[in-house]
Amino acid sequence: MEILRLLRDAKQQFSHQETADPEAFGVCINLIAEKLKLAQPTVSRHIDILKRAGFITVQRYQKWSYCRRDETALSEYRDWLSETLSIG
Amino acid sequence: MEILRLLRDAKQQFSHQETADPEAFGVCINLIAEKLKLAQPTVSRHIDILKRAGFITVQRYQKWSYCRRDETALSEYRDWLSETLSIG
DNA sequence: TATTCATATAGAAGTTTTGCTATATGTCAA
DNA sequence: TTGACATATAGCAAAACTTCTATATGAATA
Repeated sequence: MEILRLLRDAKQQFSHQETADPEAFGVCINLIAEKLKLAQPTVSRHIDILKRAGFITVQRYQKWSYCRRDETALSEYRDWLSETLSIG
Repeated sequence: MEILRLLRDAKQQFSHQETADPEAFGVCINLIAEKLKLAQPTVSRHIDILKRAGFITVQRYQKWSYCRRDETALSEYRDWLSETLSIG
């Protein structure tokens, strides 16, 4: 949840990322770990879970792994949840 | 999730409840436990969690505790989730 | 009032989750 | 090709979750 929230405001939350535009390319795992004050391997695992769930895409470029939300997948999940619980 | 799904179709899932209309009054914990094939105390705890979360209301009448979804709360949760994650 | 039935609470066991440290792998630059 | 940096994997410990059995409480009836 917190990672998805951070990535929502990537532009403002990670304005100090210099290697690539945080919004267009994504945010690298290091910076996310820093922001969350969690160890890098911990975040690496969470990222992997989010990736396997389809909620983010991870694009490796050079030595960085850029993470970006998959807005379509998130929207579809929201709809699935609504449907499954029949929320009006 | 499964309890909320069961209560969604209370009328059809618990048509054999004779003490009260499952849709209008709610479904008693016993029948939910039976349906889920879980022990009564297990379901009792889940019900308590759902109640504290505000997703269901539990109305005690005589010796039964009738559980009903709170559609407004569920809808609000869906919206909160959408908002929090900024899902378009 | 004693019994029966529905539910709640207590306590314990097994599993899953979440975090860490240590270390391996991948990638680039000197 | 070696060193430095980003990420991944392995292994472990603590905490949380999920379920159970045993038992207590609440409510109605014989």
